[in-house]
Amino acid sequence: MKTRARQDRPTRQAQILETAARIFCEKGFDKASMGDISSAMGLTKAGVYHHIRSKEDLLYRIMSYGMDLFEQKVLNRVKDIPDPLERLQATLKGHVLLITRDRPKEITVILHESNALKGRLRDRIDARKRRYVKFLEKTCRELVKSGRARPVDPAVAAFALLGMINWIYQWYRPGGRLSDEQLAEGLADLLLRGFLAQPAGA
Amino acid sequence: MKTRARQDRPTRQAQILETAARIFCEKGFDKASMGDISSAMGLTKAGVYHHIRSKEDLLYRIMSYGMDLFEQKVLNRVKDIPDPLERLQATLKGHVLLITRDRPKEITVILHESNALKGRLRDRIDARKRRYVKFLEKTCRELVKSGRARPVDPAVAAFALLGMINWIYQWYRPGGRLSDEQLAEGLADLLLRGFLAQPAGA
DNA sequence: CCTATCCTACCGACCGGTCGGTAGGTAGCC
DNA sequence: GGCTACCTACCGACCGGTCGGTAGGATAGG
Repeated sequence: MKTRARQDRPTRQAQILETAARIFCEKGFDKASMGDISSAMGLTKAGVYHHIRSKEDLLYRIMSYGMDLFEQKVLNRVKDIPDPLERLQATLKGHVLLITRDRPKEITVILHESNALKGRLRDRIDARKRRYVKFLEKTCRELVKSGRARPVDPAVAAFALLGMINWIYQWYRPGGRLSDEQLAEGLADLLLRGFLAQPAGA
Repeated sequence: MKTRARQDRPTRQAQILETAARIFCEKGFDKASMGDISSAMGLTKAGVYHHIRSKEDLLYRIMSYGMDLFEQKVLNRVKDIPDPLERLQATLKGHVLLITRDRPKEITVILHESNALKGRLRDRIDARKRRYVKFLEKTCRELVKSGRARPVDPAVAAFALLGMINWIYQWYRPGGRLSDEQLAEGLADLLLRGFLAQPAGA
């Protein structure tokens, strides 16, 4: 029956996706072998290849799932907020908390192995990334136009924000001195209000 | 004579370092083979191995040279500036311009292949990176203490700055709409004064 | 209830190819 | 003669991927 097949097969597929994401994340795509993945699941290499097409296709599907996660948990929840300032704040906070709290291995893979994919598969991931950049730039532009932000170049603001966030996984460790909330608030505060004190006499 | 050896050998050594840095940068450390490097120089693999100890040692020396470059062209020129605000601004501008103008391949390798090194060699690179982070944190702390900056966590400020800068090479292309000067100024302005307009009545 | 048929999931063995690295020889300069 | 700089030829390990085969469960006919 179809319902049976939909209960069994996707389970194995999801297991492979999850295990591979973990191992790609730990060792890097190139250094991780298909043997590493199969033996981590208690299967043989051929057993894994029964479920997937190729190592590259496996990587693509991990990244694609990572983009699904991001869009579902961040982008789709904020993209229709009408006020650009509220929208920017919600995006920043949602994105930071996704990285610090959920820590999806798939997103780390996206950030670290973006060059491992070639051709069409890479184009498809890149297009989804670019969609997010355009969204950020549009939001920044609206915010400037509304007069509530200084005339900062929207591309510079968008990439500054992206850089801050995409760097987090390189240094932030949960359970440290900073909580994820503090980090999200701190970064939003820094980006929006800046580091310097307002000159008192202005 | 030693002076001879220091004139001839380092030349070949430097050629290898430079070629390897370029190829590691283009293809990534794992995907770049020693054969790629040797044939790019018109040598055989064994010819290259006459000059170096191992592929990993080669990577270490590239990264080490990248850190030399950074420290010589940025850190050492700003570390003794007494005023913390001037020091931070000079650091930010110097670091950004090093990335956008000089674009040293060795620095890209440092950012992209930091996990490829293991053990002692990795520790040595990490220690030099950490020295820079500590310098940034100290500068931020002094700036807060001087009263000219709002009480932002120095670690958050330091990593936000690092993230913004280390992300640049992923998207910035010289000759585009933004000049390197504009980018350096824009990022410094954004970090220090923030995105939002000052509320007029405050 | 039994048997023949089919299918999914999987395994052991193997392939062509590439990798980092090396042993041993040679050509030319001091 | 000795040293540096290189080359030819090669090694063992490992890679991504495939192939023939099979255990075991579902299905259908009798």
